[in-house]
Amino acid sequence: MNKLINKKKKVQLHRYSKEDKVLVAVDCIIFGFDKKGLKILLIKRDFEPKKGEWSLMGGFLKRQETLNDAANRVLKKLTGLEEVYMEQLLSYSEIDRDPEERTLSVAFFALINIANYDLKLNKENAAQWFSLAEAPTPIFDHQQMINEALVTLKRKALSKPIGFELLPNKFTMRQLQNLYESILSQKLDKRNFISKINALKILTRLEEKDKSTSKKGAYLYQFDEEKYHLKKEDGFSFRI
Amino acid sequence: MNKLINKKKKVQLHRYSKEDKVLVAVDCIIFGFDKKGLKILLIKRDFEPKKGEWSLMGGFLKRQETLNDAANRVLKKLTGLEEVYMEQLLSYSEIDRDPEERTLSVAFFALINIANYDLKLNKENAAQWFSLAEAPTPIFDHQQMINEALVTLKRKALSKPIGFELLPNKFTMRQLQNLYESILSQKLDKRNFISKINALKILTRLEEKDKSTSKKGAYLYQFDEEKYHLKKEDGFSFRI
DNA sequence: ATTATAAGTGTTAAAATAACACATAATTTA
DNA sequence: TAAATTATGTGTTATTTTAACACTTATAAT
Repeated sequence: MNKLINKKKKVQLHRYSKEDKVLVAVDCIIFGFDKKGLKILLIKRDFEPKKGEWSLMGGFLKRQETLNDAANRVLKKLTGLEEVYMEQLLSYSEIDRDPEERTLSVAFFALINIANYDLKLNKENAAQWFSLAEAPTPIFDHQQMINEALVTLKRKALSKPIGFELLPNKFTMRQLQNLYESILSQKLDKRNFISKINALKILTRLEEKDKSTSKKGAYLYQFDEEKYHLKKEDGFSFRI
Repeated sequence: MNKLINKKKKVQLHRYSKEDKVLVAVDCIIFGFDKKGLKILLIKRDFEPKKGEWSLMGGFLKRQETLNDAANRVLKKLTGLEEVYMEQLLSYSEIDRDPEERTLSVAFFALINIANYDLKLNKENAAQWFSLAEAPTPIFDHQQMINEALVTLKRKALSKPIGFELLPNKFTMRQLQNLYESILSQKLDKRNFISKINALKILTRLEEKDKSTSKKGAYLYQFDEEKYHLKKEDGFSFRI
């Protein structure tokens, strides 16, 4: 009888107790954009296994945080940035993907305005921006994560105004076009691109000009979030 | 000295040992399609917590299986089916999403040909097909999973030939159109739909007719996987 | 004053999409 | 056996969207 009660109590307190638990990590694919194109941020790993090799920025999920919390924590540690655009991607679960121990990893992608990124953190974290073509092959299944993140980035950038996350608050049409060309890996026609963007009516043209790349100067634009949300409520959908 | 060696050894064997581990589950959003439209399969839960309430079919990830393995195992248990179209969706990680214990759940969606589904399993598993409008509200965050799966289903069905997974091997144009109308929740023009499908040139029209819904009879078609793959290699992309 | 450079701007042809209606085959009913 | 019923099958046209394409302008540098 005593035994029975004990057993019952145990079952109620730990109904899932015979199930396996695993380590869960998050890995962030951090995209940035500058004059030379789309970049990703990798860190040189400072612990075993694979110490000294390039890796996505990652960390383990703690018992008292959600995956989003964990990804934001990791991102803040590396970039100092908070409230960054971030989105969950797929989870990776091959048994031996981390040779040290069975670890499930949930990939996230983040879009940051590279100008806000504090370069002094590069030294602290042994981090470095790489253009996609020149990036070294990272550890584990991180290359696969990056490849799949790129597919998602292309798709999303065409259907949501997330590209602006990668640009400074004020930008020229040419910068925006370069960004899209970089994300899509294809040249776009200048006139067609501009008419398409203008047709969306979600940018504000400022009087201010950017003279950094031309003598004539190019108008600066801003993404008008309010306009966008109003239009969206009205059934409008962003599409490039 | 002895201590030091011990410590070092411990660190090497369990480098991640101070990290938290969590229970990981998979939950399957199982879509089917019949004359009355798109359906999902829910089960009446036979254990606590939330015993007796409706739920997605799920199970815990075991130490020696990948997420895909786990999802396939769960799906086979419920439907008897193997080699079903399945795709990983997002992971859900709110701390208290399962009141019993902190559990991270990875959602999957599966598309099955409802005719292959053995109805006797309904009794065994206390499972039931529900049209989307009539489905009861399931436990935990399962409704959110279903909603997000539906968004993905809509998107994917427009850009990949996954709709055929929901149909019998031979189907009529009307069935295909009903399927798409059901997935997209909108009426489509019959003539435009058929010309669009025909333009893809990935179906074979059989001589056989289906007379179950008309006196005249309707031609049966088959999805030609080989044709599709050849075209795809040629740069063709499916789009409805 | 000339040159050099990136910015800014519209038109037109082609392709894709959306709107639309009647004849046909075969069973059922009168 | 003629008429009615019902889902199938089929093309054309207007509209919208996309793609292709080239010259002028403003300004700094020479």
